[in-house]
Amino acid sequence: MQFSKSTDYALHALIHLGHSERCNNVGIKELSGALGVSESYLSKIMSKLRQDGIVRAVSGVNGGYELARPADQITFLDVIQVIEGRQQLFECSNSSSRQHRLLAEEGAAQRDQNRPRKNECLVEKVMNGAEQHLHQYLQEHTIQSVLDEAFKRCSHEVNKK
Amino acid sequence: MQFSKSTDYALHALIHLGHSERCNNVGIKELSGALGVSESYLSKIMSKLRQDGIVRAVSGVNGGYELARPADQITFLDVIQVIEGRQQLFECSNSSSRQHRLLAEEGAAQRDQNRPRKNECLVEKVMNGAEQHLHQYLQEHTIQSVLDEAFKRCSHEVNKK
DNA sequence: CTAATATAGACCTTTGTTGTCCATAATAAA
DNA sequence: TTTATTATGGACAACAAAGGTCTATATTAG
Repeated sequence: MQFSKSTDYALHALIHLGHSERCNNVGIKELSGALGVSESYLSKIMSKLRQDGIVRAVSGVNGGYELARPADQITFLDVIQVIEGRQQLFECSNSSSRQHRLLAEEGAAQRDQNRPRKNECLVEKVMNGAEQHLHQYLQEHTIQSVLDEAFKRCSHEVNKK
Repeated sequence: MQFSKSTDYALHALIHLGHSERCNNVGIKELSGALGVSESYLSKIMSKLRQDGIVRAVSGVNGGYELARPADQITFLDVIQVIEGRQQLFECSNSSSRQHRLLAEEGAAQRDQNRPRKNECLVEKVMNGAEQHLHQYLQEHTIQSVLDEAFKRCSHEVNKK
């Protein structure tokens, strides 16, 4: 259970774009150089980000990428979901097993309340809780928040000197 | 980014064992039947759990598995770490890239304080935070807590009838 | 001794990740 | 219009991990 390298690349690329706002578009060459990733692979990732509306891209001379919306509206969760997909963090495989059915039977009291969950097993319930917590946290962190932090560190350093 | 089926199997198996405490050991056949997983594959998983001290196993006639410690001392995190391994949730691949180095440079003020983190990049910092939150949550849920919940549901149902 | 049970290793198949390469489309500048 | 530059999409390959089977071996109760 680990985030893929692609997610790593995507996040770093977006931070680079965020940092280069106001300037022109950033080409794949520059990005590739900054991150130390091959152009061909990185361009795949950038395409995905474009398809999901995270960045805009223009072909041709002086083309390149830019953020499709302000950096404080691009959360870590957004990026991760584009790259890793939106499947659940955890799913029970054998929903028809005895074990699962035992843990999935809900009292009538709970079934009455209009909960859309149908037959969620108790293990899934815990794990879905984990997923929610994780998403919550990842939503609170944006490309901008990283840039801010970097700026703080930087100015701190300057003050020292 | 998903938990493996093995983790699913392991959690369900442990819940079965927790539920069968006081009785004799539970053999792989019974477990396999309850979970709907092949004996051979499940036994691999059980072996891992034994090696890491989550369960005890006895060979021979009437042998089988039992929890190695009380169910309220076996957390979801314990189980997940045995099965999924203990690598970090996220690691930057190109720690020597320009991007990474920029984000990793810490102000002297922070370096002075005895933090063991050496050159943690800001992306890693956010993601390590996510990991901590996740671990925190997973540590708060145990095999026992699922059993308790199941019991609650069950008695609820009985009351209704 | 025998039947039942767990263990460990070899092996295989499927799937996902990481990556390259090439043909094509779009665009700015000459 | 042509050319150089840039992004896009598809095909493909190498590799690793997950999921799963089978067999030989060790252990133990009866």
